[in-house]
Amino acid sequence: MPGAGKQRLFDSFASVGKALSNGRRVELVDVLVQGERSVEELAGQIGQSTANTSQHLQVLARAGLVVSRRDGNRVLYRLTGPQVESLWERMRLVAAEHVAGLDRLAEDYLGDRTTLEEVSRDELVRRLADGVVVWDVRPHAEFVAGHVAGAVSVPPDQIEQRLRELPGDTEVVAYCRGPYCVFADEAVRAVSAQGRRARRLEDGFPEWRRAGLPVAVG
Amino acid sequence: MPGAGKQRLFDSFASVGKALSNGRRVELVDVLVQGERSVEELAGQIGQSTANTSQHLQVLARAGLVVSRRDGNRVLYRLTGPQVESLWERMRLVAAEHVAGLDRLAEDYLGDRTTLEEVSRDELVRRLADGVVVWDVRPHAEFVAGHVAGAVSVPPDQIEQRLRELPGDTEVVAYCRGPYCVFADEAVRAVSAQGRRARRLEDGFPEWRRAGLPVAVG
DNA sequence: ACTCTAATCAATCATTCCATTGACTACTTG
DNA sequence: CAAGTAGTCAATGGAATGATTGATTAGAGT
Repeated sequence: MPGAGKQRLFDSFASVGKALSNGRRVELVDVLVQGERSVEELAGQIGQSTANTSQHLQVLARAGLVVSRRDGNRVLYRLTGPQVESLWERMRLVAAEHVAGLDRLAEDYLGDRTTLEEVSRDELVRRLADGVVVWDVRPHAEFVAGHVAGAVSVPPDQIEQRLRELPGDTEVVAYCRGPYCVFADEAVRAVSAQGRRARRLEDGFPEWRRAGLPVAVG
Repeated sequence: MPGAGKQRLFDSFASVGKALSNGRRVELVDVLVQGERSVEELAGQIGQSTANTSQHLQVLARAGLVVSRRDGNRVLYRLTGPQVESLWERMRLVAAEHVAGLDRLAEDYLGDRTTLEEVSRDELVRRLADGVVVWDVRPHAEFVAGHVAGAVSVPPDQIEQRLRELPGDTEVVAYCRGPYCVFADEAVRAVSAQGRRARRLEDGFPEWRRAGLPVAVG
């Protein structure tokens, strides 16, 4: 059987693809990019049962993409390293560029984005000095694990409340997990509906961190 | 069903992973990085039947990773873009770093590499000026599609013959498709066995081209 | 010790995957 | 147009996948 060694080697490469061949597992990776999470939290995020989520996490673990540790009676999973994050980013780019119909699915999920204004990371860096209001619209735990220096935590369910507390004519910039995260869009729409200027940061926090821009923790 | 839109979107991202979840398809991508190929050539490269190879290519095409065009009575496939190449590279890196047992499979396939000397791309750039002999140990078609400027084509089955024609005490540098390609190793071992100095270029031609180093065509 | 919570394990079953085979289609050449 | 070559299509069957369910294990609190 010539080529059997080569086949085994490439099957091994393919095991990484296999781990990322299921939508629920990809959602798990997308959440884990934001930081360590318990099985139950992850199950909630991807809308699956704990048992099912546990199985998926074990598939990811067998492929070497995540590792777990125990903390009390919870088990916390995290990505094995930054390369995994960058693999997921690359996969997302390839899908966005080449998968037929993805743009349509993204619009169904995110809504029409043509009316939403974006801010580039570079511009936000400059505006941070002027004291622009930056909203981190992710669950609070993700904000604590790391956020854009100067941002305030506004979890999705507190957007309405924070809206009323906004001072005068300040501009708001919102961001969340990444380019396909709905929370920032929702925040921008809510603020805009009040006649205030609101923009969305391009991509999300992981991209900001990866660009080496100022990050704060806690 | 809340989250159904999100699920469909992430299923779509996962379709890229699914395309790369099979070892034979990953082998196909690895060959296609070197350039356009017919179904029959590809079938030969991965050691599968034409029918099976055709099916796999269609899976890759449905995921948007490859496209085909007809040329006479052959059908030529190629990658849809450089992002696909870079996705495969990233996947290989993640696998090499995180997949348990991959190092062992690689050694089974490639043999012991501890005795093989490597040359970095930077060093080869400098040495090219001194007229070092560089062997492109890929099939001739891949050499024609693009090669390190100054290299000569020495397909695997011509290594022995070329060995005898080697002038005096020249040093040989060999390269092929990438870090997991056996041909360059074989060439280096064969030349070394004659008491001559021979080294392997780090990685392979795609990485050289991607680094923006001098490339020649034809 | 018992009780509760968080997670994993084990079994099930419908679905999908994939190598194989043989038939069929597209194009070229004589 | 007949013959040959290169690919694709369609059907098959064994193996793997993944959501569900219920049982089991690890640790915390009482």
